[in-house]
Amino acid sequence: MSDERIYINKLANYKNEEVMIKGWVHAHRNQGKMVFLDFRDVTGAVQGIILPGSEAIAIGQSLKPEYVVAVRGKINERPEKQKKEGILNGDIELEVLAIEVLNTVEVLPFQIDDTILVDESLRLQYRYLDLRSQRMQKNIRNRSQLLKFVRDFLYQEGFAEIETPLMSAPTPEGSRSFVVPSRVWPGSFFSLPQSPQQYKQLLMVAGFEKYFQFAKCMRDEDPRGDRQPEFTQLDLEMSFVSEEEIMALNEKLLIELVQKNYPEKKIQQIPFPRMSYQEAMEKYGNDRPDIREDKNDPNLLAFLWVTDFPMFEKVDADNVDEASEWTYTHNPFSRPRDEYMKDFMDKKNIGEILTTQYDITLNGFEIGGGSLRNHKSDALKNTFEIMGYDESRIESNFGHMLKALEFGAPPHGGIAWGFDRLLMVLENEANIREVIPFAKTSEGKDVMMSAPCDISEKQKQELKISILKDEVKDKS
RNA sequence: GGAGCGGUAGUUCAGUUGGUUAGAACGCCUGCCUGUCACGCAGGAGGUCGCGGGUUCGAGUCCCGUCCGUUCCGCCA
Repeated sequence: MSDERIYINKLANYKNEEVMIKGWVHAHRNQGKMVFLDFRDVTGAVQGIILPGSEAIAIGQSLKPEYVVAVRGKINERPEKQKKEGILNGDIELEVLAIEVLNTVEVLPFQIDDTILVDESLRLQYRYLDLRSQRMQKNIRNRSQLLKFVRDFLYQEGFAEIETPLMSAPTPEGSRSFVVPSRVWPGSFFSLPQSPQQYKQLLMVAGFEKYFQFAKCMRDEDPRGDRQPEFTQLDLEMSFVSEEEIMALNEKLLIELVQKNYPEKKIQQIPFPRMSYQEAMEKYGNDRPDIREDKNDPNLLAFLWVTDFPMFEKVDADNVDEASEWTYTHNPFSRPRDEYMKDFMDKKNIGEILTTQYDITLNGFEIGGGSLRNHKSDALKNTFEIMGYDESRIESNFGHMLKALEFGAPPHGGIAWGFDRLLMVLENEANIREVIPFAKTSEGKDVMMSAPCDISEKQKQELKISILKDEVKDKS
C-alpha cells in the first residue's frame, strides 16, 4: 500500500484495500478485547474498529477524543446488521492495522459538541476549539462559500475587486474611529476605516465604474448582539446608474445567493417589497420592520427595501458641539432625490428633502444600505453648509473630496451589506459572533489574544506616547 | 455613560430562612467488557463558591465595592 493520505469522504472508493487516513479521534468506545474509534478529518468521519488480537489494540485503548492520528487500515463492508443508512461511511468501516499518534490532548476546557451552551468568554478564549464544533464548522464554511458566491457573481457582472487602505485619515463624521499612532510622525495618527466610503467614490472618479470589496470596517462603538467593533462589509459602487439599477442588481444577487446556497429557505416575496421610511416608522416604529408572515418559520426570509428617507434631521438639543440645527440622517455624501434638488441647493424646506437612500432589511435586521452620491462638488459642499460647517472646516475635512469631484466625476452610487449580519440571519443564529471566526466580546476585547493590551515602554517612547495612569482601568 | 441578568469541580448547573464534611450530570483517572456507534458497568480523584471588604457566634447564601461575561438603552456616515 502507499503512504498517500486518503480523505475520509473518499474511503468508499477503497473497499477491501489498505489505506492511510489522518485526522482526529472523534469518539472512543473501548469494548475490552476490541475497540471502536470514530475518526474525523475535514471531509467527514468514519468508524474504525480494532479487532481482537490486533497489534494496534494497546495503542487503540490509550487514545482519547481529539488525539491527532495517522491510521493505517483496511476498508471493509460493515456486517449487514451494523450498517447505518443515510450517513457518510455508514456502510463501511476501517479495520485498524496500525496507529501513529501525531499529537495528544490535555483535559479540554470544554467538550466539543454543543459549545453554544458553554460560557461565551471561554469559547472565545479557546476559539480554535470552539471552531472544531460541527455548528461552527458549518457557519464558517458557509461563510466561505458565500464569499465565493458573491465574488463569482460580481466578477461575472464586470466588477473589479479593489482593496482600499486600512490606515487612513479620520473622518470627523459618523462613528468614532479607532486610531493608530504614527512613529515616523510622532503625535499624528492614522485612523482605521469605519467604511471605505470615500475611497470607493474616488475609485469612481478614477473610472473603474464597477467596484466591490469585502471590506473590514472598524467602529469604536459599544458592540451589540448584531454588531461588532470590527466587521465585514460587502462594499460596492457603480457609475452611471440609477437607484433602480443598483437595487435590481443587489436583489438579483441576494435571491440567487439564497436559492443556490440555502435551497431549504423560502423568500417571502419576490420582487422584494418596498416601504417608505415614513410608513415603516408609523406602522412598525422602526426603520427595519420585520414583515415575516410567520415569525416561527426558521426558513422564511422576508427581504424589504426601505426608501424615501429624509436627508436631514434636527440635531439633538444636547449636542452643543454642532454648528447647525441640521445633520444628515445616513451619509453626508448622499444625493437628494431629483425632485428635491432645487430645494436642497436653495437650502429651503430642509426637513422635507428626501434622499436617494435605500436600505435592505431582512427579518427585522438592516443588512445593507446605500444611495446615489452627490457627484458635483457644489452639491456635496452644500450638504456641509446646511450642516453649518464654515469654509475652513469644509476645506480641511472634505477638501480632497470636493476637489476630486471637480475633475470629471461620473454620477455614481452604491451600497454596502453588513455581511456578518446577513450570514447571522441566514444561519438562524441569535448572535453575530456565531458567524465570525474570531469575534470580540461585548466589551470589545479579544480574550484569546488578550487585546487590547499595554505596549512596551520602548514602543511608547518611539511613539512619544505617555499614559495618564489615573485613567487606566484596574484589571486585578 | 446607564439599566437588567449571570459568575459554585475541567464543563453545564443545583444549593432551602444564614447553620455539620458544598452536590448532580458530563468530562478526567483506574478496573471490567467481542459489534459498539452519546457504548455499558463498577470504583476514584477533582472546589480560593470571580476578587476585595463588611455584617454575624457562623456567609456560596445578606450588605458595599470591584472585575469579568451577556442583553438592552445611549451610541452606531
